[in-house]
Amino acid sequence: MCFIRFQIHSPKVTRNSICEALRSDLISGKLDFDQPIREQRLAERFGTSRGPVRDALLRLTQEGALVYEPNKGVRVTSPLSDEERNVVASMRLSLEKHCLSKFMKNMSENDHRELSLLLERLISACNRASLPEVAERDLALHRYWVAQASSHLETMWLGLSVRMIMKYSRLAKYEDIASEHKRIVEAILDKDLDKALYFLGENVI
Amino acid sequence: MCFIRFQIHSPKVTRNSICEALRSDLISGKLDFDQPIREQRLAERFGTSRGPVRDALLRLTQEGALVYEPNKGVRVTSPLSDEERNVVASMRLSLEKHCLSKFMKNMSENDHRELSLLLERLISACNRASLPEVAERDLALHRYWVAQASSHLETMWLGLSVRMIMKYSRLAKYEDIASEHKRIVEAILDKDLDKALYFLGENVI
DNA sequence: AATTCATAAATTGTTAACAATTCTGATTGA
DNA sequence: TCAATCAGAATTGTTAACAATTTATGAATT
Repeated sequence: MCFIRFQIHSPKVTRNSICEALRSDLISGKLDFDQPIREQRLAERFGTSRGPVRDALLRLTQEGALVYEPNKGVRVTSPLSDEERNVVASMRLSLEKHCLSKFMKNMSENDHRELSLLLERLISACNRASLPEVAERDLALHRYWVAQASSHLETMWLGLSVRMIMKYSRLAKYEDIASEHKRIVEAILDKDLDKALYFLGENVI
Repeated sequence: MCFIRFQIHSPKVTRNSICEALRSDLISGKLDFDQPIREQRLAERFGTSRGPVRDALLRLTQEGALVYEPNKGVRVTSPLSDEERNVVASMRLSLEKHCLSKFMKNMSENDHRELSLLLERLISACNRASLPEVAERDLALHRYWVAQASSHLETMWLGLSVRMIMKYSRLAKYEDIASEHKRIVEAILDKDLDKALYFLGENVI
């Protein structure tokens, strides 16, 4: 229908797509900590006015990926301390465990395919040792079962995870990431809840 | 209905003050679930254009207090399920316990005075059985030790707490709230960490 | 050289106008 | 009666211009 044609011919640049693109830059470490983000520059990059850009920046600020100072704009947030990171990690883990349990209770055939696909993409990025893609696809995989379990919780999860991965992604080991996620997804597809939760706990540190 | 007029007392109405005022309305239950929020109406209420209003709405959406649908604006978010609420509560508790521990390690004389003041205000609101004020001052008290411990974590805490209190505030018992917080603050002022954490755990359900 | 100060440039903040979309309610036709 | 349709009203989305603020520049002064 026209939905498909619409997306192919003129993909609409909304504040949401700007937000996703910027978040991708942030989690893949393309931007330095404390680096200021200029609105006009982004408006030109995305071919819009500053309005939608401001919306996206405000949203990422609320997620904690950017920091806002009145009349000075936003800059990339400084990294979490080890202490803070531990707290956030344990929150994220309990949230994700709950979502994964709920998700596994009513999984469809389509979910199987989606998970396999997302895992495949992550492993492929690991093999190519492409940090930006690895960070993004790592999150995309986890996000899948969170989003399926509860859209309410998805928002909260996003804020926690983006902050965590902004630090983690700078010192990642690709082989570990690939194998850890392979174990998790295999347990999920086997419908082995305990094993899935255990491997998840090993991964989210 | 009587709304606070910011323009009289402080000349500058920022997107932040709009956000605070709206959040106050939300946590005190002045607005029904699923009720749509209109930009123009708010712009008139605060004496600004729609721009800053949109900023505030976007921020509250990110906090989870409002829900956004493209081309349809925002509405008050539907309440968390009991299941979701339990997960969020446990996340909030672990976050707050960490912050309280850290806060108590280096508390100043000024902190003593602030806590006493915040507690006094909460109890006073409980005595007057004023739901909007109780909900707001309950959060303000908890927010104090979170904010003192880590500005990074304050943002995350806010999202969790606002969502929780939007449900809780609709079935509150004033005497319980007052006595529970009195115990917590007394333990803090006594520098009794274990007791403070225990009472906090009793309170944040 | 260092400091102060005024000015200009860059950037963010706000606004109103306009465009695009959704909602509403009456009309039409079967 | 009911559903489909269509204009208009209401609302959200976007833009460009302008205002306010911060930052950079450089001359003047000590």
